[in-house]
Amino acid sequence: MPKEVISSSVIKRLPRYYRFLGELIKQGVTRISSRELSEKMCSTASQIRQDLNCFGGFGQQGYGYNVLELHEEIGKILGVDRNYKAILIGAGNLGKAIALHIDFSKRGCSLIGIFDSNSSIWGQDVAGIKISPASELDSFCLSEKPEIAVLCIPKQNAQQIANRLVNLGIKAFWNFSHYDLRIDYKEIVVENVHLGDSFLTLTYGLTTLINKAQ
Amino acid sequence: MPKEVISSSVIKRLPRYYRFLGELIKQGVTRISSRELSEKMCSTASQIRQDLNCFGGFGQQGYGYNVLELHEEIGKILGVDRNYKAILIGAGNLGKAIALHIDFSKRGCSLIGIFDSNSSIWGQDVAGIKISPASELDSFCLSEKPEIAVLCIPKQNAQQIANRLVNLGIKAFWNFSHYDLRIDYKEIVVENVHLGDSFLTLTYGLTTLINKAQ
DNA sequence: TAGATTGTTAATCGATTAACAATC
DNA sequence: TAGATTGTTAATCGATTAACAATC
Repeated sequence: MPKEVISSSVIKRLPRYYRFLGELIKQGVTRISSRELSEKMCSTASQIRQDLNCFGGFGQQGYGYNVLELHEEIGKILGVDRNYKAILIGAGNLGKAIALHIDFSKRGCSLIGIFDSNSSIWGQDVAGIKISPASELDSFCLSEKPEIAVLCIPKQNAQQIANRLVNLGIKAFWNFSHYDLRIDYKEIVVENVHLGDSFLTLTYGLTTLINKAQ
Repeated sequence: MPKEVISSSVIKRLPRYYRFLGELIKQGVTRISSRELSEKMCSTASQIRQDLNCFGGFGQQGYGYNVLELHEEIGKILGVDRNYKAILIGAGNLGKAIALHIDFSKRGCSLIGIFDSNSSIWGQDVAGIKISPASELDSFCLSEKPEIAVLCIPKQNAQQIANRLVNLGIKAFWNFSHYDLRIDYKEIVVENVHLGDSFLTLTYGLTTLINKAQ
């Protein structure tokens, strides 16, 4: 009985299920019960069954889950069988690293363009793509119609560029700028990544640890 | 009435408060009420007051919060007034980008060493630090005593290197390898960053959007 | 069939929101 | 003092866990 709206708690766990199931496939595991999977993932069997049943009954009573089948089903839910087109804006250190480090093709997406306003790096090759002037964004988007934009730009420019990209048809933003992107247009998806915040979560833990030890 | 243990929901919001308060300081704002702050952050006044009161009463009835003071208090809680020492393991694209992109000094930390097993990049300068052979890790840690390790290494090596680092006195891991680090030793803090998972959360949203539109 | 394990409902737990007395 | 806004308790909401009938 698939639900209408899925809570973000569940959604954030899906990629992790997908990752672990991928590992199990590599290891040659063909079936797994929710209990076994929960032990590997430091989760609970109940939670896994609840999560999966948001999308449908992928298991079989008395047997468990077929690993290959479940992996594929979750992949479909996440959209890795799509062929989205992504562009990357801002080819500084982080932008280049993302372009080279993330295997977009494994995740239902092709990176088809990289843009920067800094003329000194135009033409440079990153992940097989030449860095283009930001001024070419409009014509590129109008002809290639990418759905996803990866933003690796300074926070001052983020909101302005994002608004421009929405008008060019971008539907999803993976935002690495140190700015909480807010899109007032509906029907736009935003994933803000704050690496600095993540680091501070770590130092909080460390600080707490040290305070406790004293 | 500060609490003993703070829920991770609260902790994960602290860096965001810290960031927004930093922005307010830049803008010259000296005081703010929980209601005003909640509007800027797309949060609720109740949640902000609850969160802050986990750590103490930083506000004043009838007045609100002193922005500078609150920023500093949250900074202390997060540990930005400390002087932690961090090392980075794995100076590939992502490792280099993290070294260059994250302002560790703003976050109570100095990056003091970069290590890689690839001899062809030894001696290269990244963020003012020369890349050292991974074989020098032991002697370096024993003399410099860093507390934090940033792992930008392939997943196959992650667990092994992490265990080694724990024995060398590392207390906190910022882990970018595509692997869920599990430390069996107690009193070790781990922050796993899964950029691939974050991207899949985005494609989930996009896929749902497109399915709905049809 | 008997055993195992799911799908699903019910119970519990925790987090968020609302309300208000305390107080600046 | 009166108005504003906190700190904190109570109410609500949602997420997780437990339990178990359904069923492979």
